[in-house]
Amino acid sequence: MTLAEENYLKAIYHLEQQFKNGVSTNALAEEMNTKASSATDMVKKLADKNMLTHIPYQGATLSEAGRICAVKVIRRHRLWEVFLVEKLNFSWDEVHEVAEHLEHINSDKLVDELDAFLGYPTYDPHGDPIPDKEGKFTYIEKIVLAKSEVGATYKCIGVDDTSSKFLKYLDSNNIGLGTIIKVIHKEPFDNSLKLALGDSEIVVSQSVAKNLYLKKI
Amino acid sequence: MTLAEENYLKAIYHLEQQFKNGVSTNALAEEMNTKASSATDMVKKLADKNMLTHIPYQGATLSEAGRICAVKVIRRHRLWEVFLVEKLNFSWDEVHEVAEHLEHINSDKLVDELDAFLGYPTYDPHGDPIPDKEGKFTYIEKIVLAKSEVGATYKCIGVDDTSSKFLKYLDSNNIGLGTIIKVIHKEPFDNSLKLALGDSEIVVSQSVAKNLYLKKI
DNA sequence: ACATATTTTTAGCTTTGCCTAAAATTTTAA
DNA sequence: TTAAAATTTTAGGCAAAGCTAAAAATATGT
Ligand SMILES: [Mn+2]
Ligand SMILES: [Mn+2]
Ligand SMILES: [Mn+2]
Ligand SMILES: [Mn+2]
Repeated sequence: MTLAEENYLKAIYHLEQQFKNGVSTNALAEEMNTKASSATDMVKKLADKNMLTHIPYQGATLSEAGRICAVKVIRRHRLWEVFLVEKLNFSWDEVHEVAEHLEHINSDKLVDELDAFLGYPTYDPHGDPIPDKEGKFTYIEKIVLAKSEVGATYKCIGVDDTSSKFLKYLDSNNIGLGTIIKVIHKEPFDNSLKLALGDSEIVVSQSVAKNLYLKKI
Repeated sequence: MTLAEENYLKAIYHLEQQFKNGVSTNALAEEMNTKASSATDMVKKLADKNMLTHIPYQGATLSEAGRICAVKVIRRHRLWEVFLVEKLNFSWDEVHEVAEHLEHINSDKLVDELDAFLGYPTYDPHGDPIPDKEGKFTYIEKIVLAKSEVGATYKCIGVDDTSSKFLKYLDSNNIGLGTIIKVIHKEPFDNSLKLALGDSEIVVSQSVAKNLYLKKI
């Protein structure tokens, strides 16, 4: 698999969670920051290689081989993200870009030794699960903050948006993985939320609330 | 710099040690495992980018910018080789191939944090010096085994050939960096050498002797 | 139902980095 | 000094991965 092919497979894999009956050309092009015609070209190539099935005008669906390849790339990406944070003093908003490159280095020994060196981590710095050598994820139930209950207490376990902008916003509000959050009030007007973090209170907008994952405690 | 450009710059840098007055197209093509016409194409492109000067039919010479770029790639390569050996249980004959990929990930933070994480190593697993952040090498005098004196004692400090085949040969004869070697006899017929390693004696051919670097002790 | 809008594909071009074959230049050696 | 040999460059192509513009197919709204 070339670098471009791996990136497309990963994108299709992620989009399949959202578009269950085939990933559309436009959605794929947008995810890849390319044009629809480029997405069509690549989808055809990946179909030729039996990494996915493509019904023209209908969308693409990963084959088992395609899924395996995508999961391998995701495993590498997330392991490197852990490495960068745990060993090289990167913050969670700095790792993604570098991991986008590291994820394409395809050496089983490298990845498996890295996994062992890191102590077989199961989650990356953004709370995303890391598939094991066999491609198995440890799935955990997560609730999005926007759908939380007023009065309940939660632990922050993940983010949806992993952009540097959003992560820095969270940093500046002292929200990170493991942070305990109590929902104080939900404002019906704009769906903003008042949260208690330890002894301080903050207000977050709906767009923040839609990107933060929690576990009830 | 693209991946291909970086690899050419590195190759030219290495060849310049040997061909002081300009690297020839043929030598470059051979080093890069491409054809002379491809080397010409790339040399022209790198000349356009002011990474080197090229006199047609005469050869290529790195500019200061080209040298800096090449040294950066070499720094990354050698730091990753140290990482693989020290942290991920790679042996010295396994690291080169993976490092060929890792060396192209261009992030100052990544490289400098890796350097710090490894404790600012000055030599890679093959005894080659690692340039620092400013591109400075710590140069050490080395003697090739083929030119050693009979009766003298040396420490092994490097290898010229870093192929897996040669390194595995050294492993199987218990020769590694730091090994103490006494030269017992030089056979005039084929220039083979009898060496004392601790309490055992071995005979090595001239081609081995030309690829092992020593320091007199 | 049908015209319009949207999505997807096709056609044709570009750039990068490689190739082969032919032409140009330099080197070597008679 | 020249002819042959070796080296280097040029010319012309190819495949990957992108693009724009046009054509084809599908979806939508009245
Ligand atoms: Mn990431
Ligand atoms: Mn992540
Ligand atoms: Mn190496
Ligand atoms: Mn090395």
